[in-house]
Amino acid sequence: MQNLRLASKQLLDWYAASRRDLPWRRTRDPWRILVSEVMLQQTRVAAVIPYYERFLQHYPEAKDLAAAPEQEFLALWAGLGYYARARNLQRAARVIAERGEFPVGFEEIRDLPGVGDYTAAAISSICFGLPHAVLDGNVLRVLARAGAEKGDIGSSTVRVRLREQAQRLLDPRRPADFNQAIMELGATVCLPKNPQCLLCPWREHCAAKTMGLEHELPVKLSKREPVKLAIELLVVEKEGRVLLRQRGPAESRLAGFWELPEARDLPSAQRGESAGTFKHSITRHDYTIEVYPAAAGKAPKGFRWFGWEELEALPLATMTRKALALLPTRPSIPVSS
DNA sequence: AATCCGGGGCC
DNA sequence: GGCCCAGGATT
Repeated sequence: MQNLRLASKQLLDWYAASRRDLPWRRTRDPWRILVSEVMLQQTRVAAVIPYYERFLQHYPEAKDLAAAPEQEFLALWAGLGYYARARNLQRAARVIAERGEFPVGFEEIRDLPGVGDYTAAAISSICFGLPHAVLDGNVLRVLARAGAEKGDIGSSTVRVRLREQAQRLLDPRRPADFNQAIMELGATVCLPKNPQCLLCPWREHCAAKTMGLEHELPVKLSKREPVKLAIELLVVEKEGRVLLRQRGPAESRLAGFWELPEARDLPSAQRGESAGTFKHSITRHDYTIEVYPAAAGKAPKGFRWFGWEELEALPLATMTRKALALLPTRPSIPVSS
């Protein structure tokens, strides 16, 4: 990659011809871009689109989310994962609403809760034309291949190198297009497993391609053993209602979400015959879940009865949605809302 | 620097 | 069935 100017232009030309029409590419409203970028953190475009549309229908401006009850926006986020993002987004919305306007500089944007280096660079370039290069999973992969970087892209030294390269490549006159172009290249052409090199605007000067290393790079180390766990969930019914417990606000995951009780939490419940099993993975935990219909006397502390029609407006853990979907005679609860 | 946080789609 | 995704916060 000798001629950075040429490479940058080739990328921008390719992007102009190949860019996907995505909902957040039809606006430069920083609030909408913030919502999209937070949802896109570690989450694929296809998964985000329906959530993005629905979320912004409810909260078209920062002040709308700022005033929303937690259970309401969590229910709108349920199924998307990484729920701390939603809480941080509300905190950010409150900062913005209180200021009266969206912060304009990179540092001020970076200071918003839930906004790190990537998101601050994305917003400041896309909405305000500031020349900050983004460094996400796509950019790491594209640049590691283009420069035949053989170090682990998880290591900080390699990331610093690639960040500098991204910043050198960035066309300061068109930071918004450049950032989106290089991410688009990673998302649609420079794929992790089967890079589509024939379609790549950088095919002529990609070092990995030249060396025949496009399938070996980037190098990504450090994977850890998944933990296998078995869980027994109870569907306790009484007079057409089901028993749920709410996770505490201080719990590390799924705080504030409602879920079915585990058998070990209700030792006194009378259990029926198993309704079936399913698997569910969260981060490094692989659960095998067996579901039992059950009956119990009264709701223990921390539990509440819910009518089936109430569940839709509730932040329900996906594991609970899957378990409820297993039951034959129930009104269907959408597994992926 | 390491670890945790969800969930799903794709090869 | 493993891998990866428009990462960030916490320790």
